[in-house]
Amino acid sequence: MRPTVHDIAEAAGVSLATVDRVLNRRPGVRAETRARVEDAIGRIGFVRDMAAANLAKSRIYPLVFIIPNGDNSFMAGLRQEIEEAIQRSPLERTEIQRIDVPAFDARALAEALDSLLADPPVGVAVVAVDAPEVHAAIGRLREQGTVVVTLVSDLPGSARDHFAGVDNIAAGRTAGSLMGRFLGGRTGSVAVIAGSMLVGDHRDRLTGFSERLNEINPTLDILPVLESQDDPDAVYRLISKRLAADPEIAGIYNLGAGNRGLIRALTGLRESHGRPMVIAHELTQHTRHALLDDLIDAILNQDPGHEVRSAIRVLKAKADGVPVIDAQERIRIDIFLKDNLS
Amino acid sequence: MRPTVHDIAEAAGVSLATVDRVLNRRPGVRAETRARVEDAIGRIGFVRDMAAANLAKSRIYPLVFIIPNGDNSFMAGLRQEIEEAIQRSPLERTEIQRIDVPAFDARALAEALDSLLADPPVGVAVVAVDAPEVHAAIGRLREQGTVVVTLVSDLPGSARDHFAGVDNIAAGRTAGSLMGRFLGGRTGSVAVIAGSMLVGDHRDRLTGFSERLNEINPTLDILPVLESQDDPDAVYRLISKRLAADPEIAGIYNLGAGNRGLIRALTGLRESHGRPMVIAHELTQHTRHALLDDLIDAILNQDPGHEVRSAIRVLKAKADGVPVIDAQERIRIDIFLKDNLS
DNA sequence: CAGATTTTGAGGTACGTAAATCAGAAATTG
DNA sequence: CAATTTCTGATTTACGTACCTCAAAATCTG
Repeated sequence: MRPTVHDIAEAAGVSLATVDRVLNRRPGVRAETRARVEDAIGRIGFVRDMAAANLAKSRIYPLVFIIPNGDNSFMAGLRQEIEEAIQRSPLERTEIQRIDVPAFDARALAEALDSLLADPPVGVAVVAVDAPEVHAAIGRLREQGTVVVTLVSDLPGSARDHFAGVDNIAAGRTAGSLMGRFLGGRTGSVAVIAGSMLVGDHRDRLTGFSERLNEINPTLDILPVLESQDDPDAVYRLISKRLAADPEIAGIYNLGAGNRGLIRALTGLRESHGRPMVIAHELTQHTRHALLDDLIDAILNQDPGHEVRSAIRVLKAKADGVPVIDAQERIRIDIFLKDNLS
Repeated sequence: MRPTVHDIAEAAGVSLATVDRVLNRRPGVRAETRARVEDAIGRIGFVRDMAAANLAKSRIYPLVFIIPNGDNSFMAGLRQEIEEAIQRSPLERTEIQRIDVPAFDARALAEALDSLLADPPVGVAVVAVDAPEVHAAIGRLREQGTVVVTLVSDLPGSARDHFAGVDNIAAGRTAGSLMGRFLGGRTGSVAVIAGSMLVGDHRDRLTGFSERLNEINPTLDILPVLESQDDPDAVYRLISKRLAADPEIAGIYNLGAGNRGLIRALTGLRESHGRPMVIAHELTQHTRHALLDDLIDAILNQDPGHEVRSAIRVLKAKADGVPVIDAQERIRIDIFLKDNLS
């Protein structure tokens, strides 16, 4: 049988109350006694039964997720995962609230963050927008004692406790690697579409992509970035125009959202002549079909389910002052071809 | 506040004892009363607090993992993950025992399985070897009421309850896809190394690889499979010989273990002329370095940590008669390039 | 060394569920 | 309708931890 608090008490020759004081960092224990108890804990290998502890505490963790309300599939997937986490709430002793804010709107986001100050939750997960007012709002929450993690989109240099998302420079490099290798020694130009160059993630992806592609095949010509605001229709217009201007385009990399527009543009192309190599981000029902239909060659993905669950784990751990196992919380960059669609 | 058993009792107008009888499928409840209680459960949205339930039951799940004792890095990684699960045991109410058996030895494996019959654990996870005696031994365990999941290597057609591993045909197809695309329109021959064609997984990978590579580039010539018994030295010898015989070889696919031998053979090659395209399985410290050193182009991976944790979840769930969420337990085929090493 | 203060002990209740006992009510049987 | 069987209620204990109170002991102060 695994040791309990009673065993600690016996091993240390103290009472249960003292053990409890030590375990829960309550005052009123001499340093010497504390050491004796801690020694006993180590000796008999006691591990607190979190289930029982949570039961006794009937602790719940009020958490808030703030995400942009754009209608792109990735955010829809993220929203879905948050909803599922809300369903699981009673089992995980969390109480999760989801707040939607307009996309790319730093002001609205900062206001949403500040609205939490009145009744601050234990933790907040937020899809960050890179702006001073957001920095400041996060700082205010942190000062209140609220744990803040950025989700999907980071805010380096801010007071956030953790980032639950991928390394976007590495993601860009991975895309560049695939593009370079898939195109082999071919020459020609490569089109790149982003949501907005004002978003840190998108800048990072572009940086990584350009660097890596240039390493592998310097003869490829990376065209100036097209900005879509993550709007499928804009993606469609921009890509169609580009393809019309240069039908011999060798590759397309969409590092932002709006893949539906990309797919639409490619579908039209298909019948006429061979299509360019296409790499995009985020596995959704649309990109999944496009992969299977040979309209897209590779999809880079970050699993929103992992991100949400990781964010929750980290928020709870940091709230309890428990260390986070970084390796476990690292979000991977998944590569999907039509053959390994999970 | 979330509803408790007391709330069910009140809502259904019955006593706590009756609710308990219904919840835990104990006899002595009229169908009509049972229905009333179940209706109330649904109506008020009761979800059993598993933490409290386990606490009350003080249930522990005795589990056994049986794995081959080969010294290749993948199995070492698997062993490591099992050890970590053993460390976590007290927290997860499991009691895990690890049994090592000689690799590729059906007789020894069957004996190990049969040895459990005396004091059968709740669940067994086993890296299967495809042989009639293993089928039979698994059947006997199942009849005893023990849950059996195959790990890494499946035994289709046997009585196992679940398989915690990847779809190896899809893994082979993914490798074929990458090889075909990375080689572009090039012609030449592709060498394939396997551990043993007697192992189902390896046969599956070869099937998928050949199919897919042939679809993409039929001019590539897939050479007859080399069998290494997953021994690094054998891999080194076989590959070196093959490379000496045909220095113009376009690609190498190692679908088995023994990557250390492959890497050694490639290191020698490096200085002389360009090396072939290389794809292998399982991310280990060796293959990781080889990726970073540009000795290997892509690694397909199955995460042993995921497999072990999934196996434990499934064993516990099946032991409790709780349904398993298949989507959650699907083990992905990860693709790693040097750029997305997690 | 008296008095104040800090430290420790003993014991209880609570969390939500499981599991048991025993008595009483209802339904079924002959 | 009495005897039996089946079903249901009321109550209790237990799981391991948290947290509270009150009293007793030890230590520190001047």
